[in-house]
Amino acid sequence: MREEDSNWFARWEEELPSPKELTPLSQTLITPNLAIAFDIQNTPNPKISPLVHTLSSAEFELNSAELGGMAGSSGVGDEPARTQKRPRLVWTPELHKRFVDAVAQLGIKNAVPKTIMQLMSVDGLTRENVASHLQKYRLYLKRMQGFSNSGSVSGTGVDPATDHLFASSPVPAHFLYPGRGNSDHYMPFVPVAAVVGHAPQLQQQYRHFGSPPNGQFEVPFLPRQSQQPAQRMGTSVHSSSSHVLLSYVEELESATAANGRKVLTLFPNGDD
DNA sequence: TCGAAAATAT
DNA sequence: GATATTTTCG
Repeated sequence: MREEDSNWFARWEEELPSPKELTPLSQTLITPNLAIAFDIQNTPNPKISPLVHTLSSAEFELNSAELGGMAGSSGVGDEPARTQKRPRLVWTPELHKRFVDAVAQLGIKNAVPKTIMQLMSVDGLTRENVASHLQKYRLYLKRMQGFSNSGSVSGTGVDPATDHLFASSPVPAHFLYPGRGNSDHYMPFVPVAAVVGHAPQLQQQYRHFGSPPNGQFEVPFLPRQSQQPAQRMGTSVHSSSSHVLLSYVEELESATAANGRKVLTLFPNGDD
């Protein structure tokens, strides 16, 4: 709890409940290296400014160094950057939203780490990351169920300060009540099956971007070779509006940096 | 692979 | 000290 938190609290609420609602789409986490490579390290975009500020109120600097590991460039077929110490993943409201979105589409039943992860299509996200988050999210949901309430803002003490993040994203109704009959999900569209029922091994979808910094890269680094990105059928769900960058942020705060502490921070890039 | 608990880190 | 995220274990 430092100054950073203070800022967070001060603003997180402002940008949380996005009127955009849940939009199933894919985001991309770009490492600083990539960002730099693409010349998009610092998006002067006013829109994202707030968030960026929030996240790195203290100070965030793109650490291009260190990236050597993953920025191997060798690209295809390499799976080294694995045992490496991954920086702690910071679940931003945006990221969490992706998560909730995925879970919603999959339905609580099929919402397992692996599937969720795949659906999210967030480069750099690991199954464990999701699993961990899911675990916590479930607990959150249980709590919510505890006091059957509107679940919305107007609730009477429905937003424990302990669930800032989770509160940032609206919880699909079906998530809350165990009410059976329809424990599944019902969406107007989006045949998730297609997306989920493929590519058994989506392992590391790391670094290396085969596409030049030219133009735009909606879903640049995704599945490994052979796996074509989009396989949605019928109505596509791509809204292609919110890009996300994942960068390594160095903690300047702790002076006792015995080990370079890096934190993965996700911040939206582009417009939405 | 999933999920819960224990361990760490911040 | 509490919380967030990771790691370990069944």
